[in-house]
Amino acid sequence: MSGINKVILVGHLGKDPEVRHLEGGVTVASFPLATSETYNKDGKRVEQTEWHNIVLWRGLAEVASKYLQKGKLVYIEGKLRTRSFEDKEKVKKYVTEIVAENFTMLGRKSDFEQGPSATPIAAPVNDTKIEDEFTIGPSDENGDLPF
Amino acid sequence: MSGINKVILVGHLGKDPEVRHLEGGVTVASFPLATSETYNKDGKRVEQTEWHNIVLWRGLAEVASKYLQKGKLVYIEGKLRTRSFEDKEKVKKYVTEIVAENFTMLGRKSDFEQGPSATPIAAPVNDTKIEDEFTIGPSDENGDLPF
Amino acid sequence: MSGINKVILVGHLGKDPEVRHLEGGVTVASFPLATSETYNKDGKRVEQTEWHNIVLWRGLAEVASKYLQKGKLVYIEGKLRTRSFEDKEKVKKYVTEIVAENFTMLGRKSDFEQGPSATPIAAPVNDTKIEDEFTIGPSDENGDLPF
Amino acid sequence: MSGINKVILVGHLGKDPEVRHLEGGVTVASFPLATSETYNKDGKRVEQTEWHNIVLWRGLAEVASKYLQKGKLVYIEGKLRTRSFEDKEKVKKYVTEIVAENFTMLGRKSDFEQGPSATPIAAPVNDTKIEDEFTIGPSDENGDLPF
DNA sequence: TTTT
DNA sequence: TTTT
Repeated sequence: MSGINKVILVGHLGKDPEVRHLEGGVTVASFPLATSETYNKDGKRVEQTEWHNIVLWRGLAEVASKYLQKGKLVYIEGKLRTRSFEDKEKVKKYVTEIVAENFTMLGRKSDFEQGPSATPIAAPVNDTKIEDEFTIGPSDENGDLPF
Repeated sequence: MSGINKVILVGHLGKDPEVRHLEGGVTVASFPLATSETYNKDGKRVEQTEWHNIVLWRGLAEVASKYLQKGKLVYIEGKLRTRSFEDKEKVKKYVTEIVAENFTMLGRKSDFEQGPSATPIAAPVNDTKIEDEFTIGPSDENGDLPF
Repeated sequence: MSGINKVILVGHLGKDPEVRHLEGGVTVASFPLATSETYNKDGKRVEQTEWHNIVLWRGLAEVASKYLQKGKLVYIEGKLRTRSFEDKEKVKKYVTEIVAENFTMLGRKSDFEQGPSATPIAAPVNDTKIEDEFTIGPSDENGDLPF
Repeated sequence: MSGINKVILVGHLGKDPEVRHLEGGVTVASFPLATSETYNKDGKRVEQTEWHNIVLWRGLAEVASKYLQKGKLVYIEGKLRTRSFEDKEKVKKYVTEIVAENFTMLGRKSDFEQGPSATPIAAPVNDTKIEDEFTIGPSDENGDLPF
């Protein structure tokens, strides 16, 4: 009871979001996010990258699929969730994901433009902080998504 | 580069911290932490508990082993780290942990007392917010800990 | 553009929430919250308390007025906002507040019970994490509240 | 006792850091930071900017004065502190500041370069997440700084 | 006083 | 698999 489960990340997308439409019309998006830190080891600069599995549901998934692409810098707030699933060999495995609750695009204006011609996108997304206003029930979340 | 990887948890310890002393005198402590949330599903109150693997290093591990016990309510701040290891059957597995950077004990005064006689512990720990002032190198962190 | 303004507090209410109903039916609640930290100064334990002005709007204000009382331990998430106002002598003053976005009650079960007889309250509030699902426009927030 | 007082900001510096050296060799730096959010009001895009007073002590102040400049995008973590001081007319006033505990520079590579010729700076600061490893006593913090 |  |  009465717990807090909060994750705050700033990092770059490793891939474009992968969007899936579940039965019932529910949209799910997911992508890997890299957060790197650098430190000194014996006088040499070492970079260590951590990869996070980001999952977004419903309205947030729709917006993410529209505005987030591989390489973009993004602030993500969400919660940790560890799921079990069976792999192809029927072995039970666990994966820990960050279920996003909102996100904000960071970075330069050029980062909010798309394509080779750098044409500004139609919608104003410069401050895409989207609150996930949908109630996310476990029935949705526990679906056997083959991520 | 330039990423943020931050986790904030408030929850109860599922077990007493398990302390290990690595070669080189490095101390590591770990314990499971539960964060629960309740929500309404079809008019019924449902509680969903998430379990987190908490890992603490060096000085922070020492303090944790001293003051944290099963059942205690604690605020933990740290970062996500996913590690791979081989299980007994030599199968490669992954586990995501929260490497604690500091913690604060929450809850009632009685929670800061130990044992059946409820004698106050010697040190004043009512506000144990400990900053991990040690530099945690990856050489330590990547050690093959058999958690 | 593209900023993050987030505050996370765990502390005790200094007073019961003060509730006000603005013209238009909008509810606002406010209370002082204390966060204390202790540290060693010349071998002596010193406690330093910081007081925060918490403001809650609409639905969140209603729930707060119902479940939060002086002395309760609470987790609050919100954003910083500095407001100017004129005091009785028409001097312009500034005050910085935390506009709450959600809160969770922490602490013992007995903390969720009310009154001298400690009768449990009707609604299950053990895990009152309330998302402020209302759109808070500046027209509301900039109202000249005589806090 | 046992509180949490945490602020997380991502925003742009409104001015270059102002550095001061106190008696005793303690360095303090301060600057205003803007966090903006945009929202829709009657179909029109409105931007609302919040200004924060950031204060950094000792080692963190030194690094900030070296690497942060007006306009830079930065992630800042710290705590709230409200101070009282007397203005020129001997009127007691209050100001709320964010005492930084660490920061990370965000944004493009060009943001980590200085001057009109865009020559890269000498030190590797791409991932300047600096932990304030100094113990910040209130004796320092309560100094009557004429910010 | 920043940025888009 | 990102970014610098």
